[in-house]
Amino acid sequence: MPQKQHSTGLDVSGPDPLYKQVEQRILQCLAEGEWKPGEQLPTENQLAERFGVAVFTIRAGIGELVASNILVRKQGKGTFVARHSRLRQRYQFSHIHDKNGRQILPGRELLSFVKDVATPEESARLALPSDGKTPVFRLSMISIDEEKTVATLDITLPARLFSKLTASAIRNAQENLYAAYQDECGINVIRIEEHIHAALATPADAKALKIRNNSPVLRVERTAYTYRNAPVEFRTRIFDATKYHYRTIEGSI
Amino acid sequence: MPQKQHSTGLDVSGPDPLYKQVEQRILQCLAEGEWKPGEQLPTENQLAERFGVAVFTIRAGIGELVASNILVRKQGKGTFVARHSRLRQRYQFSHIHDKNGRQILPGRELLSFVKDVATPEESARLALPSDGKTPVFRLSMISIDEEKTVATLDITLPARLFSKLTASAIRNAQENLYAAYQDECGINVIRIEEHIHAALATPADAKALKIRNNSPVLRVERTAYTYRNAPVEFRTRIFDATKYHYRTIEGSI
DNA sequence: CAGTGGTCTAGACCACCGA
DNA sequence: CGGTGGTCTAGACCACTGA
Repeated sequence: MPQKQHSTGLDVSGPDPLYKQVEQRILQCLAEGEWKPGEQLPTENQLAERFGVAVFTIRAGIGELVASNILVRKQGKGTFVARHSRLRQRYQFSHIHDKNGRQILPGRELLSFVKDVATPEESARLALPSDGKTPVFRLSMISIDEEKTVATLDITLPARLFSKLTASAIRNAQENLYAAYQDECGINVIRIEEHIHAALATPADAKALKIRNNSPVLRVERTAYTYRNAPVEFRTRIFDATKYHYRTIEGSI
Repeated sequence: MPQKQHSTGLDVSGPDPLYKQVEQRILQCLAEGEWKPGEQLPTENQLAERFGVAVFTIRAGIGELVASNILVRKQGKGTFVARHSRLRQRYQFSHIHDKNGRQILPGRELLSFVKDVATPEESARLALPSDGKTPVFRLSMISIDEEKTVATLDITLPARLFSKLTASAIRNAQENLYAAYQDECGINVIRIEEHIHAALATPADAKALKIRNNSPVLRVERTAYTYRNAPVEFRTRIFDATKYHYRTIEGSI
């Protein structure tokens, strides 16, 4: 029966099925900060009442977001906004392995943290105005594993979004940097795109990685996105290709 | 109510939920060849009756397999075993892009097709006995895009699984090679793992790719798997790293 | 038109969690 | 113990397909 929508914005006769609309509405609430990383969402029954649909429909919508690693369900407890610092997800995005196939989960050392203006390339990558005066933070770091330098790591962040980020917060971040982004700035990285290049070590690379000039290196450029496909971070890592390689899996099961 | 299982192998009180058991049983039927690539499965109602569960449970099980790209649902038609040759999936596994960000979907030229015995490394990668006398096929090819050589491509296949594969079948394969594996040998690749290395061009690489010795190359090593995690193909591709790079996306939405 | 999968409901029982 | 999500049922109506 009509089931009168309580002006929740959901439309039974709309182009999208109800559960897709539920998904979008939840995503909207997340983007607006109604539920922050780590927080518990209302129960499925409450959401069902709020949106004027059956529990099944809520479950279908939430199910999509769980599959995307945006929400986490815990039986007997509730549904929560996913966090990067949770161990299971800590190195969700790490793909670097050594010659023995061991995954590298490096620590970090912050070398510099400065404010600057975005270059044209950075403006393009981060969807910022390319007026030559958009402020960005520039972080220069090295990745360390077993006391050895594994990679150089250079990060560019839009200063507007990360105004609360401090050097000490980064130095104190024990886990994934993305957990610090969540805790300090409320920014939730949910998707990354990586471009992997092979190149020859520049003199700067060679010095930082303690390798010879023109030896092969892997250059991994990453753009990280939050809700609604908004880019929030651009980083470049450079590895000694004689020691490390990049590994991906596709297709599941 | 008891709902008496018709000795279908499904167990309500088992450790796994029914829909997981449905998933495993369907996977088993696929591995045994009961339904071949491109074929239609029984309808959801028929499967529900066959397995003695509700349609919802069948849908949940099939849903998992659809999410894994192993089955395809077509509204109004039925559920089918996924095929690689379908355009949508044709380059499911291609990750190579040029400097302008354009995805490269190369053609192939077969240079040689010989029978040999597996090396120790190949035996390890393909889970073959390393007795030094396991027969394999070795395919040497080049990838071609717009009449230019994009990469060298060397493939090793267990001869036992691919006994029906012929050089002409490969030359005639217009689409993805994996479609030829399906059509000629009934082998369905559903997952791949890739290792991406940066290296310097060997003299052989340089000659094949028309680049200079010791210029940077990307070496992409892939192992392809079918149902039950069984490896069925090992391939190595080498690209000119000054023209091409590798691209991945992770995290969806 | 009949048959398929797609969506949705209402409700049941279970396993798990924490007080 | 009550509340949460996890599983499952029985059924309804819809959208799409192809004869």
